[in-house]
Amino acid sequence: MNYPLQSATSNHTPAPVFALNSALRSCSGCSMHQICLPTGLNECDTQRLDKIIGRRKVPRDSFLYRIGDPFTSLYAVRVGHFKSYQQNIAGDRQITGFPMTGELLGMDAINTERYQCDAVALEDSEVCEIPFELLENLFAQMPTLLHHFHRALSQEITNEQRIIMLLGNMRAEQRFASFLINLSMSYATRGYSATRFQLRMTREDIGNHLGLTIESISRMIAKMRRDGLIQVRQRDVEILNLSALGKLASGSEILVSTPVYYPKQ
Amino acid sequence: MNYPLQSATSNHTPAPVFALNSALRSCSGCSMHQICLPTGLNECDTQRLDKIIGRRKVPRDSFLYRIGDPFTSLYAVRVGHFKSYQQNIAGDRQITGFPMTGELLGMDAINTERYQCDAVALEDSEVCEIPFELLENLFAQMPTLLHHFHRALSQEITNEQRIIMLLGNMRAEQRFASFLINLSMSYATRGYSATRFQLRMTREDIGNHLGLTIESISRMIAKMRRDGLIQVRQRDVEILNLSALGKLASGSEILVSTPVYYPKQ
DNA sequence: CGCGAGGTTGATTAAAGTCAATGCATGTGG
DNA sequence: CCACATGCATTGACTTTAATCAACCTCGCG
Repeated sequence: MNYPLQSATSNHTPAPVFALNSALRSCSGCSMHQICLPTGLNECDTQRLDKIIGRRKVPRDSFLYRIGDPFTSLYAVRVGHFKSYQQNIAGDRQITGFPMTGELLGMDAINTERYQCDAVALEDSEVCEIPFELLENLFAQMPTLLHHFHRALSQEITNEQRIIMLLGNMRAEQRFASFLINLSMSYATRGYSATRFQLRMTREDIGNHLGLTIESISRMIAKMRRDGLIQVRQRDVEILNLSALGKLASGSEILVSTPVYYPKQ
Repeated sequence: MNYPLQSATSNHTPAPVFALNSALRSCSGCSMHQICLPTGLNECDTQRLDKIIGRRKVPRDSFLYRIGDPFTSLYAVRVGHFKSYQQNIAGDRQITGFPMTGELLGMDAINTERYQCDAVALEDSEVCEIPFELLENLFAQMPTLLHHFHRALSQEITNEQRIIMLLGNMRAEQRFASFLINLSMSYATRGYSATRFQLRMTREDIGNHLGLTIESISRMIAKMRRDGLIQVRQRDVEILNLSALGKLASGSEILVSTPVYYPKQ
């Protein structure tokens, strides 16, 4: 299902492939170099960082870590998608995000030294494991790394503020539009299409994340499809009118479905 | 502005009054020493930190900083209460928190180097201004400070995750109960009563923060008062049944008002 | 003493939730 | 290869929750 950067695909020329592999498995060779932790580091510093990092596969539906596990490492997503959720005593869950390639997981555990969330792979995935103590040791000698780490933490804060805004202020339609726009931008940043992508999560996950039910998500999809904003087939999404969707998300335009044009079948 | 010498306290003539003042204005003498940034630092390091910190008064209803202002400093609340909110293009606001004594503001600005929120004083307040560049310079030599800074950032992340949980999963009554419990714990941590305190914000601010209207807040207060959980007079709150309120907040007990016992006056 | 901001209360409405039936793709075993 | 089970998704009917609208109260203050 998932090809960890061409590696498995070229079995018939062993030696060069191995070289390619090791390059690809290092920070220097990673396509997320410009998004991930090594951003801004020179080659030498990148290699020093690289030395403390381990790689780990996380099969679909398995946990990267669980709430309450002792904190040892941060993780950067190399390949794949995750969901990260909290849970209360009653067992209710709230998905706080869907981390994807280049994103850092586990920052919420630094304070208490226990992970505060469950992190589950939505598909067969791969992460870079960054032992936090070793990372801290590097900070004293690598101010650029430290500064970028602070930016990553800060960005996590603003990401969550965005979700708070969404949950506190927006109606269902806006929420779902924001969600799509946000995915669109994330994929664009990573060099993928901004208008065509696959949802890696179920409708239920989306609903949970947006504070809505699965039925509401279904209805929002139906409505936006009727209005010609998106085209959806299963988990394949195509955004047909990105700017209209963006306006919807930002709340500057309330879209009213005109059922006249779309009589019930 | 800055009085780093604690040794001045060893005087026992008229000077002591002044010395006491200056001690109070320094990190060493600050009552928030155990909660704020200097946590865990020895006297010498505390003084080094102290040297880069300035103090600033923020009158009620005035801005500490505004969305879009260039980021230069973090702020620690010394005295008073603030509200911190985001705003979208349409002008809708979402209060993300009510920082109080010992809390750090402005961490969301590190990434973009622009503040992402407005921060407004809810009463006449005072902050410690921590120029971020100077703080970064200290990190290389003060790993304890750095580690504690990371904990502060991490805690900010978990605080916000708690709000996301609240907004995404809880009904009005739970939200308001959580809000009260959270205030209660914050005050307890700071050595104040866990069951009697003053709300520093309007009902409208509370409603906005909790994703509810002012009317809903009013009704929740009325209901909890009827149920004997709290006593409220204007902004004075007394929690009469902390454990029941806690259960409500955690969702493990759905409280049903029995209007039979409380006929309309 | 009257004004105004902030707060409460009641009646009604709108939005999203719940419940229930149905559809559709995938995978498995006969 | 079909039949059927399963998990996920859609759609419709109805209910619940909190929002909206509107009236009124209360307290502090000029």
